[in-house]
Order: sequence, then structure tokens, then C-alpha cells
Amino acid sequence: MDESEFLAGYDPRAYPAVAVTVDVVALTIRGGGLRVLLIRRAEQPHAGLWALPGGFIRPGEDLPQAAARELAEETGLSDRVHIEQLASYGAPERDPRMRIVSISYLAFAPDLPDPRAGSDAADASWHPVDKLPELAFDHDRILAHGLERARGKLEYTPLATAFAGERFTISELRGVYETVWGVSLHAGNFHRKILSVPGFVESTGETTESGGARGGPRAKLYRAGDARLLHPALLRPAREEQIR
Amino acid sequence: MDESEFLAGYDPRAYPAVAVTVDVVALTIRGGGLRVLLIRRAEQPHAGLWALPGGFIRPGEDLPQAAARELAEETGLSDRVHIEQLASYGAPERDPRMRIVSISYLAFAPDLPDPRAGSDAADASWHPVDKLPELAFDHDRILAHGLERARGKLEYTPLATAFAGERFTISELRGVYETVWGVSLHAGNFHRKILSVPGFVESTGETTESGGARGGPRAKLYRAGDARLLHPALLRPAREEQIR
DNA sequence: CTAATAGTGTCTATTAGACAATATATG
DNA sequence: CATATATTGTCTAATAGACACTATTAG
Repeated sequence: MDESEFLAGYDPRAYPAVAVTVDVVALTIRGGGLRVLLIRRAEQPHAGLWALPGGFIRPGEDLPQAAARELAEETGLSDRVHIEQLASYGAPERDPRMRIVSISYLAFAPDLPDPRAGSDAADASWHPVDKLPELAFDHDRILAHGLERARGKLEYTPLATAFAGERFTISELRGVYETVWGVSLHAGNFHRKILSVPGFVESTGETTESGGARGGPRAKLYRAGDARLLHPALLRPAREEQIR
Repeated sequence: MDESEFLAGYDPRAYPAVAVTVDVVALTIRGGGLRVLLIRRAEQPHAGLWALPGGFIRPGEDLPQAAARELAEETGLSDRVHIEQLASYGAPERDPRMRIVSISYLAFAPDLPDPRAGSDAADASWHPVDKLPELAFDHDRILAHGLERARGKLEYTPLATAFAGERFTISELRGVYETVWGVSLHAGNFHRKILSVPGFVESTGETTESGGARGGPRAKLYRAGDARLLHPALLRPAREEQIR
């Protein structure tokens, strides 16, 4: 038997097991900023550190199902939440216990009630993404990846509406873009742009009950439209440093 | 111990093992069309069916490393190949042997030599993506996902240059776009557009040795530039059916 | 009233794309 | 020479973004 025959006959069941987890980057907008759901680990390893919610997949359970379950365990919510696969991480030493491959998911939700700590967590809360504690494992990298994905998807998908409530004003939608992108956008141009993208929002015919907190007319209320892609897209102001 | 405590204490090592594989969607342009590398399975399950190259990850091996190894085993090449993570698949019954989670990778290469079959494959060859045989497991879904990713990435990254050789003409680059997107593009407008995107291509100062096969002047030769994102992007002609 | 906000109008620069023109190869 | 291709020029429509303006509401 030469080397290639040996390798072809490699049987993973003969080796120390690999475990598979899902980890969820759940984002929401709260207190004027973008926040991520973190749990404080109750168990070793990294007990006491903050981490993304997640856990081992169970027999018979598909990956998206596992991600939704992990999220629901902390937030109690599963509807009104957009969830999609982000990426997978499998560096051999990323978990000290054993070889663990993590499939990460990205979730977007409107402002949710306070999370409850699952029984494997000492605490759970929404953390501003620009003021993060030290994270367990490689979760800082996963989170950074999730943030970049979210920022990009705002450009060409109607994802922003997943951060808003059932009905929203154009200003609220602009607030989502400004918060996630960390920029300020011109109100007038943004307004016209949104209404010019077919299927992004549709009018409810209603308006807000009152004007803004500091004055201004009542705003028209919209709901999410049926577009799955925005055309033309809403592009972020170009950042030269991102291009090269 | 209530249910949540039980679930928190769930230990994956107490259950039947999960295995992790990598599968590679390797694309190239050959014979005027887009092709994908497939191997004919020599072993059960699905012996005799075509499948994406892939296999179990090995102890101590990171995921991208495993993908590069699997690709190299079939093609003999590892440099000049762009490789990136695509997505993960973990439906419980996707492999009849046991619970297998697959991390898929997407690879792009210029026209490569004929593949050699690895020892776990009866055959290996480049198949036109528009005339595919039946595929093993859920590999048709993985491949479809890879194709859509590749088409999208041509828009906003310099990926097309990964399909071309070291030096290429603007016409060759246009051929890549036309082949991957399956459309025909206006030569003049494409030419000017490419040169207007900063960092996409840079001139070598050379030209082709002779004109085209059926006449025409010698074309200038370019190499890939240093841009990582194309700005402005080269958008595919909008397709209304994709938007809704 | 004053200040802030919603929504609309207008103008300019950029870009995509249709179409034409010119020069240079092949056969 | 006839024809194909590379490259450049010109024009039009769509779009992004700067800026201005009006109407409406909170305080």
C-alpha cells in the first residue's frame, strides 16, 4: 500500500472525534447603536468570558435549525428574525477541549426584549459592537466577519427592513443604515432613493401618530416590499482603503 | 434536573460521532465554456456516480488547507489557484453512512492540465456546467451555490483575472465574463469600462505576437492589478426575475 | 414663535450603454 | 482586397449627491 492508497483509505471514525457547533452572531439596533447578543460562559473552557451564543448540533437536527434553536434559547424569539449562514471555522486549536468545527450564523432582529441567560450561561445581554469585552475562542473574528457581511448586505438586499419593526418610516430606515454603516446620510437624497428602488418598501397609507420628538410633520409609514435584491443598489460611500 | 439543564449538559462525545469533510467546487474555462472538476466515485456510497472532489479533514489540518489538499490531489496544482470558502451543509441524512457536515470551497483556475484521478476516484475530468451528469449526495446543490457565487463575485471583485493566465488581453477578460455570465457584452464599452476601474488591470507594455485568428490588430497585454474590490462595479444586466 | 423634521425640486458630475469611427491584422 | 478585431470617440439616459425649498409639527 503506497501513501496515496493509505490516504484514500483514511477513516475518520478511527481518529479522535470532531465535534460540530453552531454559533450565532445576532445583531439588533438598541439605544441608538448596533448591538450583538453575547452570553457569559458559565462553564470551562473560558468560563467567565463573553461569547457568541451557540452549542453542539444534535442528532437529527439540521444546521439552520440548530442555529435558530440556540438563538431562541437566549432570546425566546424565533419569528421576526432573519437568519442566514455566515461561515465556518475549523482551525485545529480553536477550542482547547477537542477538534471543534463551528458553523456560524448571522441573525438580524428588530429591537428585542432583554435576553434571558440559558442554563449554560451566567448572563446574556446586548453589547454595543464598538465597545466589546474580550471574547472567548475565535469569536472576535467571527463577529467581525458577521459585521462586515451585514454592512455589505444592506447595500444590495432589503435587509435593513429586518432591523425595523413591522411598519416603519423612511427616517427610521435611514437610521438603520446610519447605525450599521456608521455614517450619516443625507435625509432628502436617501428618501428619494428608497422610494425609487422597486419593491424595497410599500406604503401602508398610514402616518405616525405624532411628529418627531423635537418637531416636524408626521411621517408616512411603510412596510417591507417584495424585492429580494435592490436594484439599483444603495452603495456605501466608497472607501479607498477597502478597495486596495 | 429540568429539561434546560439536561440540554445544557448535552455532551456531543456521548453521541454517535459527526464527521467533517471539505468539498471543492473547482471552476475553470475550457473549450469555450465554464467547467467544473468532478471525480467518479470508486467507493460506496454512490460508487460510479460523479461527485465534487473532497474528503475528510485530517487531525491538525485547518479547513482551507484540507480544501487545497483535496484539490491538489486531483489537479496536481495548488498555486495560481484562488480558493475561498463557499458554505456548509449538514442535513442529517445527506450522507447515508453517518452524520457528515461538509464545508464547501470554491476554487477558480486558469485552464489547467487534465486532472488525474486520485486513488479514491475511478476517473476525474472537467465537465461543462450546462451539461452535467447526475451527482452524488447533495453536490448538485453545492455546485449551484458555487456557480451563483462565482457569477456574483465577478461583479465586484477582480476574480475574472483568476480565470485568465498571467498576462491577458481585454478581449480574453471579456471572454471570461461572457462565459461565466452566459451573456454577450459590447466589446467597446467593456474595454473602456475595464480600463476605468482603478487597479483592476495594469499594462505590461507588451502586445500579443499576432492579431486574432480571423484578423484584427495585435492587442495590448495586461496583468492583474492590485485592486481587491472593483469600484465602480461591473454589474450584470439586471434580470427582473432575480430581483423579486 | 423657533427649531426640527418630512418630503420635494433642481442642478451637476459620473456612469452605463448604444452606436459610430478608425486603425491594424489575417487570409 | 474583404473581413474581423482592438481601440477610441460621441451621444443619451439613468443615477448619485450637493443644495435649496416648502410644509408641518413639538415645545
